[in-house]
Amino acid sequence: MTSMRKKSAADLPLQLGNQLCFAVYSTAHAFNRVYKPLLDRLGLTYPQYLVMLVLWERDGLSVKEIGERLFLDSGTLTPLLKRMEALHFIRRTRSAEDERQVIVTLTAQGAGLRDKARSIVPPAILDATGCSLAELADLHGKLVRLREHLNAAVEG
Amino acid sequence: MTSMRKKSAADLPLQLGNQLCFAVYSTAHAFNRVYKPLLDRLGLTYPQYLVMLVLWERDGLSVKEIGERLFLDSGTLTPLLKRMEALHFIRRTRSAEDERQVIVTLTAQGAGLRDKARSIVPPAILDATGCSLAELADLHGKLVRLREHLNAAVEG
DNA sequence: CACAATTGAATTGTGAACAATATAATTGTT
DNA sequence: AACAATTATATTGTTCACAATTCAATTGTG
Repeated sequence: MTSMRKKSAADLPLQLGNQLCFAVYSTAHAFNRVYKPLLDRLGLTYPQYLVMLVLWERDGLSVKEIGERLFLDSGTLTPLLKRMEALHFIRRTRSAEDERQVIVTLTAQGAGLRDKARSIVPPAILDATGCSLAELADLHGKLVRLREHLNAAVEG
Repeated sequence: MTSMRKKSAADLPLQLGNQLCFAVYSTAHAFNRVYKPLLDRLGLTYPQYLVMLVLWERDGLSVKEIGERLFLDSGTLTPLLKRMEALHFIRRTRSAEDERQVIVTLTAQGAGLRDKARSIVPPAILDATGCSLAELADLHGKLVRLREHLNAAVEG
């Protein structure tokens, strides 16, 4: 009967990790579904929007630097950036100092999208969360700490 | 100069929604990277592992019922379940009472994987989070509430 | 200077995720 | 019973996400 285990009280804490991961996973999808109709009005997907947020903050970053900020690698970013270039939101140019690097810069259209994005997205998101600012800040801080623990665990 | 806005203090609360969403999104990826080497030893991907968790809890569910528990639709689940069937973890059979439904049942191999999964996954996850049980429970509860708000916002 | 090691992007292949559409079975209505 | 609406699954096409590999440019070392 050794393999005929029933639910035991000792399993409950162990299941918490699984449950938390699923909560994160499914909340990410829920967020995506909220963002989608908003970002459709800008012609962006959510990962593309993240790239725009990064570039609006600091233009002219390399693919590597964008990847560091978003925790994404070139296998994800290269095709994504090519699509954004085809949509005329950004330009990709080889760096003159270091020919290995590709520098990503906003086009006028991409830079101009910022104000429209700012007026559409954040208010709707804030509303959809149904959270107070204090709750949002609390959750944000705890998730960042958790993410750092997880990333550290993968390294070590 | 109307479009030459600078960072204003009023933007900070508005950016919290964006920041929270990115924290959720990037934490989901971080979790995935922690799970991957563990699930590789079981021959499962994370979404496949979620299906197994659901079936270990209650075998013989329809595709629809699995989708309700995981917030996924048939466009995602059908190919995923076909891959799991090809790996002999599950079987897919049309229901006799309602020929529209496909009932998913564990194979002996799939059912047998449970104990191995239980010994490998939860302890490693718990460790990687670096959180106390109280912190995990707190975060889990808050994320579930947030997810429900977001899902409600998409419906209405 | 030569050349091995490293770095930054790109490429290839697999597996999600989801919108939109299609198809077949079931249910509801008259 | 006929047939319109609904339901459950499957299919198609697009976009991530990432491991593994490739390739060219740069850096480090003798």
